[in-house]
Amino acid sequence: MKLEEIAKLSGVSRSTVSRVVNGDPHVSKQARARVQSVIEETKFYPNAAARSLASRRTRVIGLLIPKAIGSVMTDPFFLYLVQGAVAECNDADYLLTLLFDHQVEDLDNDRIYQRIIKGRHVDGIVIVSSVVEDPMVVRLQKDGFPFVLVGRNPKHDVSFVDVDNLAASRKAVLHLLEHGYRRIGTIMGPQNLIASIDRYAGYVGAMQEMGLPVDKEITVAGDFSRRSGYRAMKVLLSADHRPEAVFVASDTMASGALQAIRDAGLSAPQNIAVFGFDGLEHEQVSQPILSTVVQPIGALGAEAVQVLLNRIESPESAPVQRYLDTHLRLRTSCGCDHIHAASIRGSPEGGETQLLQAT
Amino acid sequence: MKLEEIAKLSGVSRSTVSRVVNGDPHVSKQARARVQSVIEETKFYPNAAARSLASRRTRVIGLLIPKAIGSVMTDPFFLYLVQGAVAECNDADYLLTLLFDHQVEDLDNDRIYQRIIKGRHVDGIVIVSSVVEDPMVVRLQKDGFPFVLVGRNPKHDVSFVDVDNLAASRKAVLHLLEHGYRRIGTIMGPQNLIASIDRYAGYVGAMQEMGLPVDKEITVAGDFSRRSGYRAMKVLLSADHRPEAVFVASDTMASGALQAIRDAGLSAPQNIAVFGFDGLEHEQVSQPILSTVVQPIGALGAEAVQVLLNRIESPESAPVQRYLDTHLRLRTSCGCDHIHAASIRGSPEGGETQLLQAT
DNA sequence: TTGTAAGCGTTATCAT
DNA sequence: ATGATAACGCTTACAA
Repeated sequence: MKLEEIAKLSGVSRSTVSRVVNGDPHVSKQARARVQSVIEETKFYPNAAARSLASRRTRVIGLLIPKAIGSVMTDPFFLYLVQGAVAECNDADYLLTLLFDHQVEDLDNDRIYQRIIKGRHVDGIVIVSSVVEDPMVVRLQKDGFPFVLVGRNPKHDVSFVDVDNLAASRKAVLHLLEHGYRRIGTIMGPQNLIASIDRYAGYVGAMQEMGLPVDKEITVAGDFSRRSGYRAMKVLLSADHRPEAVFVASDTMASGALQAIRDAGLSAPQNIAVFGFDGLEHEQVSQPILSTVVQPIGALGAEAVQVLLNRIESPESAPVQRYLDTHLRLRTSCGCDHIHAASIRGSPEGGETQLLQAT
Repeated sequence: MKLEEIAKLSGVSRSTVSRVVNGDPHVSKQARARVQSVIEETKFYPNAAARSLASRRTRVIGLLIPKAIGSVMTDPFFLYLVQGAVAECNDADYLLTLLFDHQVEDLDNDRIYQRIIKGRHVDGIVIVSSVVEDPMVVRLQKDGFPFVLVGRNPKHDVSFVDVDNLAASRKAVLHLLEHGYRRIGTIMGPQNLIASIDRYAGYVGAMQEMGLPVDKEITVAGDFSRRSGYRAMKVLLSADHRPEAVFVASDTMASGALQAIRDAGLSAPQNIAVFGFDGLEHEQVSQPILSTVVQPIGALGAEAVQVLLNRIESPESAPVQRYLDTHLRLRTSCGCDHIHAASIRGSPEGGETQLLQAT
């Protein structure tokens, strides 16, 4: 079934059918009605390839997962991000296709790149989790291909959406400091990710503002996996002088960290307080409930798509850089007695706002 | 840059260039060499839309994640499956695009379906985790569109790749029985998934073979999430007569279950043995190490793609149904002293083979 | 082995 | 508002 036949059946020209299909307003009520009913009956649907060829638009965008963060893909963070992006795509009548930077060798990477980008399989791409040095970014920019990063990239003047990781982390650590903890350690994310670097900088900033030392002995890097959080916490617990509190760069790692604490026969926050980052509510499995920096993950995905769609419309426009808000969710793992705080203020989230403003 | 220009630059016709690009052997050495060098220089890459339009092939296949198992997407199982599928696609020079059954309403679902399938965005699709009643399956079959399921579907005569969930689960439970446990409970997966049903059937089968009762009080359903495993185990632990061992339908749920055991001040396998399903090695975080049914997840993804590609070649061929092997990985959570067993036999996996054959 | 020419199913540009 | 008609960039008989 093709346009031509629909045209014949409804007694109009191909062009008119095309107009109806594409929602062009310059069609008479009658013509539109007739064409639409024929389309319904015949269950016609326009051929994507022909459309793309003629319009030079695929209406497909890619979501690129750098293989550098392969392990991260099991992080629920990723799922929420994808879901946000997909929802936004649906609204815009775009398709979202997941691209894996399968980069076995550079050559292979190249083949994929050529195929997808040069072959015009997609109109633009969203790159998840920008790393410090990303050859893909350089290349896309050189080729003038529309793209947007989830996560800022200070080295290039490109479009991105992000949260202020530094400020958010600083607030989280300041909160721990308000609790009276002085010896605070941190479990960082992979050091090639800008988000990790920023979160660490926020931690360092808060400590220094209070005139406290940053002790390398209680600074450990993980890779955002639960296992790495577990191992990192083991290291921290065996430090000569164990930290009173730990700021962890992701909830998933914090989950592993909490388990390490339990396994050591200790408990949070009594023996050691823990603060996470992400705000993955559904993944909470048991006590203590994790206090964490909440970032709007789904919204990040959706915004990234929006920005990308704009860039596709006007490729020459200046890069867009957008920051979304975060807030602290104070529960039990940092030492806050959430139930208590909530009952005082009448709303479960009340305490958090107060404290947030105080920092 | 298009075919035409390459043709001009290398002094041949468009057809010859096309032949070179597509690896057609009917091209002289010289012509091929010349064309290839021009392609290199100009960094030409054929336009995907034009190609699809002319060849009626997109060289893209879709991987459909039913929204019914949305939560499952954070399960590492899923990542490994996707990775296997992507690798296979790369080899075949196909692209893999992730499709989300965003089905807010049926209408919406329909729009996506039309767009992707009827619009010929993909040549075929792999459907992950078949559910008992899947309207998508019925529809694809009716439309004669190539597809393959990951997970058997007894209600329709369709192509699929799977493991023998029933037999594998039966073996796992028989192993628990060999340990001497008699009161064995189970944490099932979602009951609309065929894999869950089969695994439960395997559990029931093993129990009945030994003349043991299946007590509903120690049979709890989860949803494959870690949290659900945690909650399910809490229920089991509070049963009037607590089980001595539990067969859990996924490693991720088993991880939650182990945590529930620890939180209750108990430990596995001393107070209660646990057996998982999947074989997610990298996700192991602490003691006890989970004993589990290992299924070749990546291979399932790769096989599914292979089968699909065959069906795309010959759509009229009879459905292909392929089963991959599983085996038990015996560690500490079921009561096996793995270290000991390994040192006796000289290889870490030795004990497992022995025991597997014994069952 | 190579070239010619006819599509592939749309969109887009003009007239009308 | 509608309809011809020319692209869009490639594949694929068929002819040579």
